[in-house]
This record gives sequence, structure tokens and C-alpha cells, in this order.
Amino acid sequence: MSVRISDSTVRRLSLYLRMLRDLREQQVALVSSSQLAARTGATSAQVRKDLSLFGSFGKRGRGYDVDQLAATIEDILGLSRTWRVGIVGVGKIGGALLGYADMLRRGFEVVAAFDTDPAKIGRAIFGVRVAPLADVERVVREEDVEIAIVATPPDAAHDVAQRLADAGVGAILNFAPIELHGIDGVPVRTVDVVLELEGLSYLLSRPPARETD
Amino acid sequence: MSVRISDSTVRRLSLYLRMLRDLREQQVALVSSSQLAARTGATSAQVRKDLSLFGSFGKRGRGYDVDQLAATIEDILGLSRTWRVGIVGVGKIGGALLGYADMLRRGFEVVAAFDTDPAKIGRAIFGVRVAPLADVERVVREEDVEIAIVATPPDAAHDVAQRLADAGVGAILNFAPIELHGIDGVPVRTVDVVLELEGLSYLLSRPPARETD
DNA sequence: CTTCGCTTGTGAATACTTTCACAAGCGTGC
DNA sequence: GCACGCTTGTGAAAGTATTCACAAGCGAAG
Repeated sequence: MSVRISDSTVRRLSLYLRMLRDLREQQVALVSSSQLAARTGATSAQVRKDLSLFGSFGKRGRGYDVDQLAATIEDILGLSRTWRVGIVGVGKIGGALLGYADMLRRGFEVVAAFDTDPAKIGRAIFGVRVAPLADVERVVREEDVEIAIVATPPDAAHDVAQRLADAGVGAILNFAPIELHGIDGVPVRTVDVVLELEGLSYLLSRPPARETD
Repeated sequence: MSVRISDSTVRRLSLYLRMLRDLREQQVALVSSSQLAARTGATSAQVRKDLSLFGSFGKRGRGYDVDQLAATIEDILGLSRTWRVGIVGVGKIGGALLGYADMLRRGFEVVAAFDTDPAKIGRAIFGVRVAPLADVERVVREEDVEIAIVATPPDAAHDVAQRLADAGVGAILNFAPIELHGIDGVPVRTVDVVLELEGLSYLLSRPPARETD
């Protein structure tokens, strides 16, 4: 039965879920696909198609039950639990992520942090003690780190990612400006701020699309 | 002549460019589409197709001239110049971006920063003086901010983005965990760390794809 | 000057995503 | 219990993106 679900569908599911949680908080009971679409930048047909890939959750003529749909998407995305996250590299970006309260609120708890800088090792930052990178294998095992965030300089990133994969981490979120691939069978996603800026640069450099053309 | 260029193509062009700049530094003169593909996670056919959208830059039998192709892609992406960037919200993430040296090295200079916190206003962080958010219109004009980074709490983000657009900013990179749309004709990209983590959570929650299935 | 190895550029084919459009169905009101 | 307004679920159509596969062409070697 299981179809391959595209990345963009998963991304949209996250957005739907975020909106559903808001609605849940506001005690709204029902929501239609077009309401979901309006605030997530999708179309109503897309919302329905996305959801239909996993089952039939709505009531014709009424819409979707907010509580139930939220719970369903949480299940689909694996968000009915808290994930244990480790951060490698407690520099500017790694440090900012360590203290990013939204992560914990949304189900990702930072349980370990690593660095090579002796000035940082041993200190606790936002309640997490920074361990030496050398101990990464042991700490990943002991703390049961499931998802790792790589926030090292680019030249260290590939090596670190491979060590994390070998140590048993299940997925990696990479902030180093380098393409990480061929890391075992561990999925890697890269967040690259400058890449995003370059995309905007491209748009700004095009002759602005005028109506009359 | 101008075709619509997809987002993914632009993204890949950025990756090619990054690799070409490395090669340029190492004095490599020529590169083939398959070499470009290998380190960027694309296929060689895709590299050639991407480039062919803009013209014919290679030499059959030899590959692409590194210097010339780098310059061409820089032109396409609008990266032969430095862009003036403003950051709104000097919290953990905004502050980290302020000091992110890679941005400047790759052509994005932070020329303005804003916050509402009186403790931060007036202080210079990484050489940039923090202005009160109230002055955003004036400072954007005076400093000629072309691209703005929104790193405010989510409930302030939409408002801030609209003010930036009205003040003449040409593009927005949003770090607030909220979908920003309907901001005039100004392109907006959102970087959402938790969204990426949720995507990984989905992958980790699927029954691992085995060969024998 | 010709052959050979290699690589580009690109139509055609395939795969994937999104949009369309409408029958099916739910619940309210009469 | 019937009709009506509204919304889902979904095949089919349209639109995009990627991969295939090969002729065209470059340069080196002989």
C-alpha cells in the first residue's frame, strides 16, 4: 500500500500540522482543505491530495476534525514523541541552535553538544554540557542521540558526519556550506543560508517580470 | 529567449559555482560535467541541461573552462557584486548571522541591524550598530538595504516583512517559523530549522526500506 | 590528414507533481 | 424524508523536471 511520499508533500504536512496545532489551541473543531491551503501557501486540491496519500480523514460537507487530523499527521511524521538531538560545533550557529527554544517546544530535545575548542568543553550552555568531539561515539551511544546537527566548519563536516553515522545516529541536519553525500544510508539535509541568499540574488538580478511582455 | 528557470536549477547553479570557485583557487583550468556532478549530487546530464538553459559554455571533448564558467554563473546569479543586507531581530539566530563570516566572503555584506530591545539598540555587534526597529524605513533607505533577513519572533514576522517591503527592500529571507506570503511582489524564502528536523523525523519513522521487498 | 577517445548539447522519453473537475456523501432545515 | 449547500476524495489532464541516448565536435596522436 505504501507509496513513495515526496519531500514537498512532507514539507507541506509539517505546515498543515503547525496550523492545526494553532487551531487546536484556539479550540477550533473543524477546518476545511481551503482554510488549510490559505495559510500554508498551497491549494485546496493539494491539501486533499496530500492527505489522501495516507487515508481518508475528512468528512464531506464539513471538513477535517482538527484534533484528529493533527494527531494523524503527528503520527505520519513521527512527531508524537520527542526526538533526541545532538549538536556538533558550538560556534555561532551551533550555539544559537542550542538555545533555540522552539526546537524543544516542537519535539526536538538537545541532549548532547560537542566541540573541539578546550575553552568550550566542559562548560554547560543552555543546560547542555559540551563534550569533546573525541568522545562523540561514546556520548552518542550513552545519550541515545537519534538526530545530529552538524554545525562545524565546512572542511570538518564530512568527517564528522561519517563518524556520527557510524556511531549510530539515524539522520543528519547539516549547516556546513558543503554538500554531504555518500554518508552510509543515513539521510542528510543541508541548510545553507548563503545558498538561499544566492537564490534571492538571482531573482533580484532578473529583469523584473512585467505584466506587459 | 528567456525561459523560466526553476528554483532547483538555481540552487544547483549555486553549488556548481561553489565548486568552480574552489577549482579556480586550485588553479584547475578545465572541468567536465561529470566532475561537477560528482561533488554536487547531480547527474552529468543535469549539469549540462542546467547550463544549456543559459547558453553554450563548454568545449566538446574537453569540458568547461573553470574561470569562464565561474564568471558566467556569477553573472547569471547576480553574484559579481556585493549585496547589501539588513537583519531584523538580533536574538540568537539574528546575532549568529550577523557574525557569520561566510556571508561577507560570499558577497553578502550586513550593513544594518534592527531590534526592539533597548538593551541592544545602539550597541555595535560585529561592527554593525543596532538600530531601533522604529527606524527601519529610514535606515533601509539610507543604507540602501537590498535584501533583508527577518529573524524576529513569529508573531512579529509578517508585520516586519511588510514594512521592509514597503521601505524598498527587494527580497526577504525569513527565519521565523511562519509562512510569509502576500508580501507585495517581494520574493520571500523561508528557512525553518524545525521543518527540516520534521522531515528527518518522517524518514526515521518509516519502516526502513530494505532491499528485499 | 585521419582516426580515436572523450565530452558537450539536446531532442525524445520517462518520471514526477500539480491542477482540474466532478461524483459521492454529509448534515441541516424544512 | 427530501432537497440543498458545501466539502471531500480522486481519476484524468496538464504541466514540470529529470534521465536517456546519441549526433556533433574538439584535440591529441600518429
